Amino acid sequence: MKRPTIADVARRAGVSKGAVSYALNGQPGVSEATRQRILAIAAEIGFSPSSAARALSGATARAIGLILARPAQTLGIEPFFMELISGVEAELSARSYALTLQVVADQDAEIAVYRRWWGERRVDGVLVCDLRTDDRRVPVLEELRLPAVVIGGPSGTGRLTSVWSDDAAALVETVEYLYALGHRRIARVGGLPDLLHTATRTRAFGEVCQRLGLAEATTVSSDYTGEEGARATRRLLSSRVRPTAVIYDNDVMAIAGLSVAQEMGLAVPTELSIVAWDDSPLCRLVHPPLTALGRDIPAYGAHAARHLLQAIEGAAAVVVEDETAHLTPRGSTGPPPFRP
Amino acid sequence: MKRPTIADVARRAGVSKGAVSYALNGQPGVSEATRQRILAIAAEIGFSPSSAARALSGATARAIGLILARPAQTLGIEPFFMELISGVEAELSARSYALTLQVVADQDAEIAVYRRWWGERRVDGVLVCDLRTDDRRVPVLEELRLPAVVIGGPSGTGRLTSVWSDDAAALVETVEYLYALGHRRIARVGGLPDLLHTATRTRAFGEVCQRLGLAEATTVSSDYTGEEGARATRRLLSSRVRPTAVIYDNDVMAIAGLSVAQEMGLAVPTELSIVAWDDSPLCRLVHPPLTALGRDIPAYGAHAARHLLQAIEGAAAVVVEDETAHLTPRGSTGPPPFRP
DNA sequence: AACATTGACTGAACCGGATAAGTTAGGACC
DNA sequence: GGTCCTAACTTATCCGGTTCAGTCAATGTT
Repeated sequence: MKRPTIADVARRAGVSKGAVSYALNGQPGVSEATRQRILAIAAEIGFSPSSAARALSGATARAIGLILARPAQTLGIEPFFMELISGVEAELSARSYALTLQVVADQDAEIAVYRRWWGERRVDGVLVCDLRTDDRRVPVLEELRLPAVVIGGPSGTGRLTSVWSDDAAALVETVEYLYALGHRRIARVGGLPDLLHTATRTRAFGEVCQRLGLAEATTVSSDYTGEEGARATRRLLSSRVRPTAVIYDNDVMAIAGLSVAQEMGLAVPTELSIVAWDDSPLCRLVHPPLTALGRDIPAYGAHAARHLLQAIEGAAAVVVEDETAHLTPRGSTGPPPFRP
Repeated sequence: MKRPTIADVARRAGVSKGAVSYALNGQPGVSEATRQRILAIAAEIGFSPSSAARALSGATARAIGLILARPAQTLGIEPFFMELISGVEAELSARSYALTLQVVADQDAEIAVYRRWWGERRVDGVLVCDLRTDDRRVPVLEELRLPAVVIGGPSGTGRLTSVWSDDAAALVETVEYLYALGHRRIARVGGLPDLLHTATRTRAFGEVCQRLGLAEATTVSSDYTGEEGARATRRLLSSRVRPTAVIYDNDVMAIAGLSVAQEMGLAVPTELSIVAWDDSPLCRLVHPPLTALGRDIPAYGAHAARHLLQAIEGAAAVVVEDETAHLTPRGSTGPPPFRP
């Protein structure tokens, strides 16, 4: 089966290629009657303009890029990225933009792919995930002048557009909630330490604990995997004065932590309260269901995609604050034991 | 910053565009000395050939497509797709192929996207997931002559290449394992009924149960979500003669089922055994850890991608059998109670 | 020494769109 | 009735690669 080209449409309509191009792109230069005739013929023979030809003659590639630099293991189990992607897709497919996805090993590989994509003109812009403290990708994207939206921030995003969520506020809300329940020894199992939002949460945790006069704000770093979450939990619960509540930086680690607590004979929530960050359906599947900090991740992705499309169309860089995660109390939190 | 083109390389090397093209693509027509000089210059100025220009002049787009037609909800929580994608990526990025991803609502939308991609020459081939009984996508892809690899089968894949795994054998192994433990009333919570592999498993389940002389092989259909898994489990466990073992078609439903059993006061595995299909890290996170049917999903994706690249290069269609899922017994299975 | 062959390249056509520049017909205007 | 203008096109060029058909010098062949 031969793919129809603009010349096929032109021939059947008895006009030139140029006229067809004007008609299909809503440009002036053809009468309304001719435009309708051309559109009808194009639809009839199932014509879609070659993205390559289009991209080559100066128009956009109608594609955006997204690179994930995480090991396959954590990618699979964390619902975050898939939810983000479905939100991004919702925005893109409405405008028939394509999403080009790549999974790489590290930041250097990611930067190399950005450079290659730029040279290949493969994408019109990119979404940047997992913003790091002192992120080396930002200056590269600025130098290439590749339209980009950083998912995260609000600091460290240079002159790029960013969409961020106030993690510090969400963390403060959580600690205050646990404080109100009576908890005085609260610990935290954090995510990868060089991610900016981890640093933000760690700082906020330290500050709010100090403000409330709580014991030292222990944060154990980890890598978001269940294994690390379990290990961190074991360490915390084995210490001489163990915490009465633990806040986890994702739901996978929280579930692992719950499992460890049960294994060690600690009842949840009567002897230990657990809060998960990222409220995926997983939190409702376990027993007791987990109190979690959640927000609409697909919407987050959709907003980021929308701003990227605007940046591609030439909009100036903006810093957009998205919804703050809110706490949904469930069965994993309660008052601490009187004298633990 | 201006993107370097082949003309820039040619000028600096003092040769024609054609010579540069031959040199970069490993074609004969330039001396080894000149080839090295050209390669050095291309690397120095960071030249990547425009994918659009390349695709336009007859070569491939160096991109493959993958469409997911599942609601955002199940996409996020099921590790399967993300693991598959990382495997696909591993194969693609080694050859610097791009992956174009799209999430759509249903099969019709998926077919429309295939037609559009084909017309746009946006992808050189596609990976087809979630093969259905009587799948309408297969004839369309055959008609378009768009290289494709079906992930699933082995039947119903027409003249397309397919990579499949023997689900029937895995299911039989599982039932025989439970039978050996002493179980005589085994039920199953199946996935979406119109997916081919669900039908395959259901048929195999019926056959093996009949062969072993077990009670009626009850399969409750569901949609892979935790909610449905919980509902199906409640129904099964509330029946007058309840099963002593349940096989779930994915791990998310198995975890939900475990939760329901615990909620109903049934001890796992002493009163109820649970087996999950898809052995993601989730299975090890819950308590007790789940006995699960697992296989290497990234490798599955990598194999599919490799065969797609071969199909793009003109290889004839083949039917490839991948590894069969194997059972990893953990804490969720054991002998049934004597007289339940 | 005349001629064929080969290697190393150049020049130009081509892919399929977008778009600037040119062409023509028809109507408005004085 | 000539001029000007505009709508509705057509023509030609360009984007940046690939590739085929030449060109030309060096080498081999008898």
